[in-house]
Amino acid sequence: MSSKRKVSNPLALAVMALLYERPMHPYEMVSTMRERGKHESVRLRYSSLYSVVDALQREALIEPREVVREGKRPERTVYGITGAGREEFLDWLRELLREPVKEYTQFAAGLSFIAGLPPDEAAELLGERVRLLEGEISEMRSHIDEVAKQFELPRLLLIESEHELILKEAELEWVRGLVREIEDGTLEGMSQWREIHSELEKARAEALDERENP
Amino acid sequence: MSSKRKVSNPLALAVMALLYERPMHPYEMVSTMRERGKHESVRLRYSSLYSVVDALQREALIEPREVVREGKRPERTVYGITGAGREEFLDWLRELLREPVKEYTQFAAGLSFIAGLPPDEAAELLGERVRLLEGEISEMRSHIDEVAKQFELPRLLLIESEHELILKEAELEWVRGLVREIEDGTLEGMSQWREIHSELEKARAEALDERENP
DNA sequence: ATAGATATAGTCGTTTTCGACTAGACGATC
DNA sequence: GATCGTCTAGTCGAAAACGACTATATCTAT
Repeated sequence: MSSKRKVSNPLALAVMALLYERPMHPYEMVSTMRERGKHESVRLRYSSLYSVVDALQREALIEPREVVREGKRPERTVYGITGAGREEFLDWLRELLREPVKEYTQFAAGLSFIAGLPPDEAAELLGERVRLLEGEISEMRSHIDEVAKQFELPRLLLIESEHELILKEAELEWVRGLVREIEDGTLEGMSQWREIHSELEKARAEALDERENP
Repeated sequence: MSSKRKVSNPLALAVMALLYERPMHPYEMVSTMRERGKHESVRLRYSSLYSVVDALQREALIEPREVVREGKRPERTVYGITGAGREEFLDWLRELLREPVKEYTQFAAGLSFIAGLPPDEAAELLGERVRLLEGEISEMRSHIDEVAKQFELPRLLLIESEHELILKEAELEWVRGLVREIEDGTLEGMSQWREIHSELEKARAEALDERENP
């Protein structure tokens, strides 16, 4: 069912989705995605787009329809989706909605080694994260409201932003709790954590002392 | 503050974290990460590890300490962290804990184009996702309990799994709600969504009809 | 005693991905 | 009419990441 995709960059899914509606040239794909806010959910870089388009064409999932030229602007190739492309798009979409995929986040990497910092500093940094997350969340909220009202987009077309929002909110709540537990010392493992770092500090102080009084 | 890292793969953070404790050779890094479950939060491939180690050495964040050989096994280079490496590790760690980073998930990409499937099918796929998520969550829970009891690891050292768990739970709750709203038709935009697909179906039926009765 | 499985310890070539750069068109502004 | 910034529309080379593959050692069950 979920055999390896020949073109696996999610941007390829977006390209096929757009061409499913109507033929376009690459630059138009970019502007359309931007208009609809899809660049918030699918990483979009020109350099990746052109190579993804090439790869899709190589696999015969899309095909060039015509080459147009306006004035002295560079030529633009208009692409359309093929039958195989439609199938691949739907199959991929089904897989993405159905099967959870393990993702590695930057924050999880940081959390994995949090014990490398002294607890007080960690709590402070996480406290700052709480503030930053609060800001991002309220910005996202007003952004969603704005877009929904201004362009009369139904919730359905902004569903991925809602998903992102609830994940951020869940993280916020969790980090708040974590900070509290570090601050009041109820997190399991706190004593060892403090000990390690106070010993490190003592060692540093002694080393400094020795250098000053040899 | 958050200037571009010379080596940006989170695996490099893990390598520095390990060498912060004591010198090791690459293969030992892998086994240590596996033992501690860090391969669940930091993507770990041999092929990436060796190039990350090379890059770290190039940047003088780590350095070879000795080359040992046991029997006929290939030589193993033992690396240690440098002063610059310690600094880079701490600075990076601080940044990761403090600053939320925008991440692009596969599921968000799928959600972005959910309207490409008919609502009934989408609801069914998401329902299946709910079941799969439930399974993953209960597995994670028992896995955390098991590891914590068997190795007496305090919660602090499993904190990144807890983070992953609460994110999965939040997604589960949200997807459950979404399925309900699609099924009972209360999701805003449902009528257009249904219309588009019933028209597509009609068109398909007509095309088929014409081919059969030319 | 030995076949087969698992653990150890990587290498290699290809494909992806990205960041930096280019370059004309067009409108506004001084 | 020179210049400044922004929009349109990409190209290019380097770096990163991955999957597939290799090869020996050691354990284990028959």
